[in-house]
Amino acid sequence: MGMKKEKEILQKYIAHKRLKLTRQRQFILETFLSMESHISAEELYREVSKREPSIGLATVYRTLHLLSKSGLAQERQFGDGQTRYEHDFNRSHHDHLICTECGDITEFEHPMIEKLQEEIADRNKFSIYTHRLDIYGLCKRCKR
Amino acid sequence: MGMKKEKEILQKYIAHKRLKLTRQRQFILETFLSMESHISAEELYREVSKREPSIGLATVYRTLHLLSKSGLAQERQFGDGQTRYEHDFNRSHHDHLICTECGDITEFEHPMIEKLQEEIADRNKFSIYTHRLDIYGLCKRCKR
DNA sequence: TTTGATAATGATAATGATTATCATCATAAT
DNA sequence: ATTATGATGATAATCATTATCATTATCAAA
Repeated sequence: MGMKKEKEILQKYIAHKRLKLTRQRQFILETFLSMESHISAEELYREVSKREPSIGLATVYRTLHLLSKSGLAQERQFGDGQTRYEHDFNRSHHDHLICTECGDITEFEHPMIEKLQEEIADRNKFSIYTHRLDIYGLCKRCKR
Repeated sequence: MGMKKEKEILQKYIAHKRLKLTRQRQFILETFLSMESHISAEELYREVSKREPSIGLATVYRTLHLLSKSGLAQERQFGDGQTRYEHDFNRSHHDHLICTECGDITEFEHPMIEKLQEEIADRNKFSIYTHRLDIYGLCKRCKR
C-alpha cells in the first residue's frame, strides 16, 4: 500500500516537535489509512484491536489528535454524537452529502460555492479560516 | 414583547399531541424568546433560574426539545461541544459565520448557494432534507 | 551500547453534556 | 371535584472524550 508519504509526514512532524515514533503510532496510522475515511475513534480502535489487542483506546484517541495536528487527518462532526476522522493527505477541500438513513458520506467539490462564500465574508468584513457545508438527506440507494 | 404568535404555536402543538401546558413551559418559552439566538441549554437554564429558581435543568432540556419539535427552535452544533438553539419562528433558511475568537455568530442568506446545492444533489441522485453551511474565521472586531 | 531524560502507554478515573428514572405534583378532561 | 396521565425536580446513569499516574519505551548524548 502506498502509505510511504504519510509515514514520512508523521516522522517529520514528530521529529520537529521532538516527540517519539512508537510502534503504536505507526500501527495506528497504518490501520487508519487502510480503512475508509470518516471513521470514529471507536471504530478505529476495534480494527486496531484485531491485530494489536494490547493497544489501548486512549492511545487511539491520542494518535488521532496527533494525525490531525500533523495534517494527515481531519476531525469532523456530522451530528451523530461522535467525532469522525477523514483522511487529509493530498486532499483538496471538499464538502459532504450525508445520508440520514444509512449514514453513507459522499464527498463533492464545488469551486463556485467557495467563491460565493468569499463574497459573503467580504460583505461582512469576516476573514475565513475554514468552512464546512454538510447536506443531509437520502442517498440514491435509500430514497427507494 | 410580541411573543403571542409563538405562544399560540406552542399551545397548538401541545393540544395536538395531547400534552400539557405548564407554568414552566410558558416561562421557559418566554425566557428563550427574550434572549438572543444560539444559546445553550445551560445558558437558558441560568437565565431562567434568576426568576424561577425552582425550575430544574432537566425541564429546560425537555422544553427545548419540545420547542424544537413544535418549530419554535432549531438545534445546531457549532463544534464547541454543546448544542445551541436558535429561534426558528417565521425565519427563512440561513447560514452562519462563526467567529472562533469571540464566539459571535452572524447569520446570512444566499439563495445562489442554495441553488448550487440542489444542482449537486441532482448530480448525485441525492434528495436533500436540510443542509448547513458554517463559515469559521475572525469577525470584523476580532481580526484586529 | 549503555545511560538518562523524557515522552508515551495502558488502565482507569474523571469530566461534561445530555438523558433516563422515579416518586410526587399539576393539568385537563370527565 | 375526581381522576387519569403527563410533567416536574432531583439525581443517577450514559456516552464520548480527556486527565491522571505508575510504568515502559524511545532517542540523543556520552
